[in-house]
Amino acid sequence: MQKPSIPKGTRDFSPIEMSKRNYIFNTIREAFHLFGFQQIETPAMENLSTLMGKYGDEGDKLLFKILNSGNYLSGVDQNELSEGATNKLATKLCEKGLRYDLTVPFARYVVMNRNDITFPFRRYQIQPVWRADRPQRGRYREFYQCDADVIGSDSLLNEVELIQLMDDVYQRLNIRVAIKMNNRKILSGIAEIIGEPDKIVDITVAIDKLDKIGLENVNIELASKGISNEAISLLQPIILLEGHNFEKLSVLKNVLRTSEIGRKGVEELEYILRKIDLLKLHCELDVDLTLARGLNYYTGAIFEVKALDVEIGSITGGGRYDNLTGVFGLPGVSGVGISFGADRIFDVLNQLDLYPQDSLLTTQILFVNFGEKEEEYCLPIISELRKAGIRVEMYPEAAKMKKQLGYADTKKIPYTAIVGENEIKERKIMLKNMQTGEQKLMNIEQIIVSLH
RNA sequence: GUGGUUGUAGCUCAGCUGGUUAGAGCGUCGGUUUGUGGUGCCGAAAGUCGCGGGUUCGAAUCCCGUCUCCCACCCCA
Repeated sequence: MQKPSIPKGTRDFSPIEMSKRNYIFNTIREAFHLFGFQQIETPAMENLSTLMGKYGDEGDKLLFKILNSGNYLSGVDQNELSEGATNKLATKLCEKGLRYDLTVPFARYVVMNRNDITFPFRRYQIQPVWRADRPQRGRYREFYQCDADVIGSDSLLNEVELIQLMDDVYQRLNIRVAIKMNNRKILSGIAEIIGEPDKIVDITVAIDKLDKIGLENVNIELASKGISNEAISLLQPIILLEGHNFEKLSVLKNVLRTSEIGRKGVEELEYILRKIDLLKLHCELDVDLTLARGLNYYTGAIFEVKALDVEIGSITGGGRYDNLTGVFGLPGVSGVGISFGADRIFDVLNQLDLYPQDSLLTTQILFVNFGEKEEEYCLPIISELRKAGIRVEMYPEAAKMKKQLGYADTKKIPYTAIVGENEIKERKIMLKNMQTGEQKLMNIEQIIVSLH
């Protein structure tokens, strides 16, 4: 028999891992609720036409496509097969694909349900997504995203709220992070003033290397990308941008004064920073011009969250998109959203071992099984304890005590209840603290009180 | 998609330039006066040496292919 395996880039989760993951999901969900977001779900698979073309050429390659059922070769002639035009063929063989993110299916949902939605719509969604990427550390082919978006409102207050939401979640999870913020309009403005509108990506990639390779090499790289000397000298203040957010802002204001879109971007950034300044954030918020993520559909603010204590890609990302539903026939609906990467957060939390003690929902009391008579005495007690919200299990057979206590030990069950003839006679329960070894004869009420 | 790397017991690994029945630690299971776990002691089970082919009298070891793992690029959560 062949050894069983799972597809690459996917993982199984054990009971302990699941309780850790649920701690993350619950924490995020709780924060979402506090900020007034409401949950929806969408199917794992979408029509391929919904997904294709929304993530750029790269994204299209990373889509998992689902082979049609039945005779999927009907309607395909031999010539097409031998030509090997895989992309074209794929659209004939596959009508469905696994979702690549939660934002595009959400846009589709909004368009389909526009008559029932009251705008502005604050929705959240916690579901897995799939990407046919090459797996690496912190990169999986199946992973969960936790998205919160506000759609149908241009107000920058939404951006301010989402920043608070990110701050809140990471404070609850006790992960030290930095929120990076940029604005797509500022990047457009920069491209405009140096007259190189197609080179934004090259510019941000080069600027990002400043710490590693130094100013001189950054300029060399820019030149090698075909950017003129004049443009490079205009870029200098931006490459060397330093200091507090408001200091950066004033440099940008000056550099971008002749670009209308650039000024708009700076204005937006300033508004957000001023409002955030009124609040007390726990984490740092940095203006970072090298942040160019999601260039394909973001149009305003761009966010990214980096963990400070673990080397891993960004653990949350998001931004403002002005016209996402336009491609589905509903123009003019603006949205802004963020996406928490639950699997990376899981990796961070594991590495730092930041799970609170009570987040692991293991059994609290194991009843040791002595035999049938004792079982009959214990069962009503157990059900009483469960009614009081205490997690209880009984060892299912009258095995040796050593074995039963060993079971409690490996499962890290904090208490065992030892009920034999003596306890039955006294109508009590011997509760043993597995950590200290201490044990006390108690009745049900005492146990309920002491475990709460 | 491009380049590099890894693969031996459930886990972490050893196995020298090819040579008999492939080893260790941890873990698992059992025993260690049947109402007390974590430590100790004794014992046991467990491996198509990733898979397929080749070279050879003989391959875990050499060669080719393939898959997988991890890493860099790309992209991203």
